[in-house]
Amino acid sequence: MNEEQKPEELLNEEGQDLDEETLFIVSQTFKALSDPTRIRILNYLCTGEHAVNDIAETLNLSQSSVSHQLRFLKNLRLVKYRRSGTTLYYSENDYHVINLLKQAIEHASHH
Amino acid sequence: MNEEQKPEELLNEEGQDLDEETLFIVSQTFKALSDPTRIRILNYLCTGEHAVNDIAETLNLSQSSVSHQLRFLKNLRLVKYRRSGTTLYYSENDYHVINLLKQAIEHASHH
DNA sequence: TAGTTATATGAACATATACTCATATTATCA
DNA sequence: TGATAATATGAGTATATGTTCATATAACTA
Repeated sequence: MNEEQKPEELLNEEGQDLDEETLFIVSQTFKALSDPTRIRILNYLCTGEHAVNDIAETLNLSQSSVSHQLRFLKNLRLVKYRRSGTTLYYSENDYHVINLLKQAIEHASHH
Repeated sequence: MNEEQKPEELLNEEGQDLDEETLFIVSQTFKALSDPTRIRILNYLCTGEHAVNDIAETLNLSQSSVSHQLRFLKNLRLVKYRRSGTTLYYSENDYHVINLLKQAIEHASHH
């Protein structure tokens, strides 16, 4: 037998391979979806593109808070924006993640 | 027009309804999936039921850390356990959440 | 009952997170 | 250019989170 050795990759029969980068991406993705404010923002963006102030007013959040969270989501490329004058219109940018969110909402709303 | 009024429920055209309880459940669910340790544990449990020490040794984690995280997951009913003597065999308990995890892993592993 | 094994738990600590407040930046317009 | 509107950003703060360490609990066994 080999000495105790810690391989970078853990392979399971049924479970998928989980290398460190995949683990990081998955955890970051779910972290983005783990905050009520970000969930509400993403859910709102499902209805189309919206300006920052629009989001803030509609969801009753401060402009600063929305902007901070949008930066978070933009860093993960979960949202994108289009500029029109001084207004930035944000919209969703990752169909797969939005799909995860919709599944969870659909599932949870049957509580 | 009505005075500014904040309804408990926000309905969107495309986006689902997001009452406060649904929002809470969804955020808690994703929070469970947002930590690398919990992800690894859940992914490992995809291969079948496992004792706490088994999980700790396989994933190179402390017994205490695993136990704490299993309590977290158990509180959310994401895992269950079966007792055999002094050994507790944990296994997954929410197919839907495991499904979300597998989708995310599958998606992320193509980075 | 005493000892052993497996697991759970609470306290303490370091870090991460989400918000507010004040201010900076960017683009537009008079 | 100066004023305004929309958004971004940094500092500060309160809370949440994940881990370790030490110890408690629970079940089995001699």
